[in-house]
Amino acid sequence: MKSPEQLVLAFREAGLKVTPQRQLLFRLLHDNTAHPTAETLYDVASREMPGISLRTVYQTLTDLAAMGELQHIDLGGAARFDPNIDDHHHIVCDSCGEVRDVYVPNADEISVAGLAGFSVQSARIVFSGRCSTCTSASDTASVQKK
Amino acid sequence: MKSPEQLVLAFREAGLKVTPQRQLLFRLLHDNTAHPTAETLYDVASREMPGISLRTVYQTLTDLAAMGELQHIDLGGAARFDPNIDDHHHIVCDSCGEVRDVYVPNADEISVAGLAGFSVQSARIVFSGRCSTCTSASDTASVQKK
DNA sequence: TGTTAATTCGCAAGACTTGCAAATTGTTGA
DNA sequence: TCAACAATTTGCAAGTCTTGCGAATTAACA
Repeated sequence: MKSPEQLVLAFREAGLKVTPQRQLLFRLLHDNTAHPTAETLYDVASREMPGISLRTVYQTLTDLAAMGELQHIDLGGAARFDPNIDDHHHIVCDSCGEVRDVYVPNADEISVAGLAGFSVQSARIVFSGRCSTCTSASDTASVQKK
Repeated sequence: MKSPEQLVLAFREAGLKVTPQRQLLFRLLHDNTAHPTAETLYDVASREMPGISLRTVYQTLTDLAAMGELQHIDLGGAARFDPNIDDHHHIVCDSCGEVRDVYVPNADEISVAGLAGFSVQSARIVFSGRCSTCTSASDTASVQKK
């Protein structure tokens, strides 16, 4: 995703207004690797700007995604948003729900059987497993479910 | 998925009742490669058994999935159910929404970068593309969106 | 500074799924 | 075959996540 400053320009260039709410979200998303949900962003944004509405968060997220600056990720449950728009994939911790970006070399070369007539355009891979925190935690204590 | 007859036995063995509703669903799901949603199954089932409730369809689908006889697939939107419980993946037609099973040899050997400390347990791959029908259809006419 | 179109915001509503409770029914053992 | 009991079916309410809508507000540009 572009930097907050670049996004300001990009939005104006696209005929979109640059509001304080949007600028705040630009900042909150910048370098954000947490794969937040709209609700999560709303909570964080609210601390800095009480009164901002969840509706606006959704709106801006949608705008950013439409501009290709943000990736909309569906892993079941609430949608997550990823400012990393490189060609990458995700791994989800079965235990705590953490999501991390992973890179799969030659993902577009994965061989497939069973698609007579189907032309493949892209692939989305979601790995499941245990993050390091949960792996060590499960040795000693119980782990919370997402 | 087991055959309807085998499912009858499996359900009783698990202490679950074999009702007409369930038997109907067993049949509707058997060899079903359409990846239906609960709603779709409900519609079809309703023709044969007016009065069956959507709630019961969800219930039975959940039971079957819990027994490992059915795969619950989340591709965004309504959940889809797949009686094919082999280790396989899916491809979705961007145009008509059709879902087809695909097999990915050595899917568990896909190399991944960026998961320090994360232990991978499984991978779910969803391909996107165009089915043969939509590919040829787009030559002549417009195509409907899902 | 005024004009105008875009945005914000709150609420309603839509899509999908699950919880709940009352009535019903499959199953088992006598 | 029948009674007893637990599982199931149903309809409805409610929950989660997201979007539509309209009135009031505001950024952007001349």
